[in-house]
Amino acid sequence: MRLSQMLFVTLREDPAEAEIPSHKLLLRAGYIRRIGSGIYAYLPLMWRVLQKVSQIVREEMNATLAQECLLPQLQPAELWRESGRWDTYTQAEGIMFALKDRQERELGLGPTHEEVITTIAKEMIRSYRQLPLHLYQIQTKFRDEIRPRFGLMRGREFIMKDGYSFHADEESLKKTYQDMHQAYSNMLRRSGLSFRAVQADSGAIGGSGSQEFMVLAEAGEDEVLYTEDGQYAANVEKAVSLPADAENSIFTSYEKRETPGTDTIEKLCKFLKSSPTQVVKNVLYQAVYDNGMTVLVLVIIRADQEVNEVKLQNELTKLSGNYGGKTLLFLTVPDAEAQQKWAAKSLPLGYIAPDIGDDYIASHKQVNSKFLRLVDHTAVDLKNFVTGSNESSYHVVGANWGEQLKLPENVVDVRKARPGDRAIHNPAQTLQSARGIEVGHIFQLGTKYSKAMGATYTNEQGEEVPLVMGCYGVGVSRLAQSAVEQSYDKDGIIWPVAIAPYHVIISIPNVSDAAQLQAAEQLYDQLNEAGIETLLDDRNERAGVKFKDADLIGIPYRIVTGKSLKAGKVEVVERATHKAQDIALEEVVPTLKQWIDAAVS
RNA sequence: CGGGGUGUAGCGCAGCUUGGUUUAGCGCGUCUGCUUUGGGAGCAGAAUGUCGCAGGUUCAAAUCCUGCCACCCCGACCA
Repeated sequence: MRLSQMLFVTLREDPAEAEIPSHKLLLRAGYIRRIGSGIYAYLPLMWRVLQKVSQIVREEMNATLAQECLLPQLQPAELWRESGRWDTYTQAEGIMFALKDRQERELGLGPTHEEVITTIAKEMIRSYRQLPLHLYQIQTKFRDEIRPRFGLMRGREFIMKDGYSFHADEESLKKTYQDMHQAYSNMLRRSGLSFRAVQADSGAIGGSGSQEFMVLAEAGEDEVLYTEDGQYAANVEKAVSLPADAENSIFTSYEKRETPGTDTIEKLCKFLKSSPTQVVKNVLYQAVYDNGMTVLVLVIIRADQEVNEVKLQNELTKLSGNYGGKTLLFLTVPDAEAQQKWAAKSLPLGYIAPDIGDDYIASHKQVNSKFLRLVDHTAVDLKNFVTGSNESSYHVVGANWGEQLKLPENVVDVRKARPGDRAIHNPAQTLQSARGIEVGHIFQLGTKYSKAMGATYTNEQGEEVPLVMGCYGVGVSRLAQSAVEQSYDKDGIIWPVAIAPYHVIISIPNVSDAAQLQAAEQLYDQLNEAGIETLLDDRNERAGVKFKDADLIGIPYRIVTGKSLKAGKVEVVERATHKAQDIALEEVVPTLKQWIDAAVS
């Protein structure tokens, strides 16, 4: 491609809309253009990058014998009602763009494709002989994100590879899951990314095991906790660890004490000169289930620990049935306004005890009349601890479960693991923290969707049983941007060779010099013939402009047909290092070919 | 949705507090000509704006008031 004929517009200044380096650079270098919030045009250079990434993804998927297909983006609401996700996807998270057609039929713009694929499986898979089966597609997904961010990192329209596998049993699922783990590792390695596979929460997708593939970068939205020995890595949402040991209580007998102005743990501990590990805090949450039922949840946890809201949500979702709901819609810490809606009298905020009376909850059809009390493991073994008294300005000290306070029945793990905590597999290891960009996520779904939608097959025994499923996603456009986030310098993007839009750019310092022009044209033809993707900067610009642009757009190798031409040589510069060397004209193609092959393999 | 912020030329910004001196300006980019030609050149000239939108106040509004819209940042969501 000749730059003189290309839509090529670079910016000298950072666009005001961009915050993180990769977003600024993609805009400045003319790869993308914002059309609306979370909606971007992929311009020609970007599209080539996305094609490269897609191709790597495709090759790795095909190597596992997965089959490519293309599913509809316009999806009938009834499919989503069947799986039970229409409400959660259009109401709670509200992530699906929902619309009506001229017949008033409800449709959704596909945020994911479990429903469509399960329908196909239901209709087409009859026998165990057809299993296992793995279908995937690469296409645009639509999600009405609560907050689109950082360009392609979190768009409302983005390119994703999603794959769905069907199995006769868990064992077969695990095999494919392992294959996917390998395929995903290959994709990211081939794309030139530094990454880590971590244990993950399955979230709204559901199912049992899942792992995320995190591209390590400071701008990442996720926190990863891992150990140096490489034995453990998990998303902070999912991570488990051993908490620090509790200190011995300084109190020996039960007593109610006046503790004025101690509505935070910090103030309380200072006042009592007690360690927060000897304090039980009681955190109030408000859960709303899909049947409209509100449940007040009291989380009882050691005061030096924090509540992991993802774990809490999972616990509450498990309990949905107790309240007549199917799923949890909202989980919030009720503010003063929210409290007014159900509180029978004003709450002793900051002084709540584990046994706070259910008479604080006014009688209301849509509000459960009792607190749901969940006690975290960290609070269970404490002796002579400090906690609230249900009376403002008073706490109790020296309290014990089974004596002054009854230990609630629901003992759970809702504690947030933190960097510095000891690891469970080996307490000598401590958790380290890193930021990551989630570019891939693989799930063992099990029979969640197949059961809900009646997707069954006939097994060897002639019984009709639900299909066992897995699903596997890669954010193709996100992956491309995270490559930039991981690889740039003050001059611009440094694309990994495997996903660069072009391998080589030939910069002609002076287009009015016939010798330079002729040498460049000849090299351009030779490189293209050799299958090396080449840009020719034949614009009538000064050399400095061309060098700046070449660096900005991040093409791995730059050829300059300049001074050394007299000696029958051109200068070849590696973008990543700016290392330059003169190479004889006839050696250029074989040399570059070798470099590129080495970089891509 | 809650909190914070911004909308002025393709991009980055000033002007707004204290309405009139602005036929609305600066830098970059764009166009024309000449010179220059190895790290975003110089000189000369030129074009480009519903000042986010709609009302209102006023003799007079980019500037003051009201409403709306869009976008960005912090939190819940996720590939």
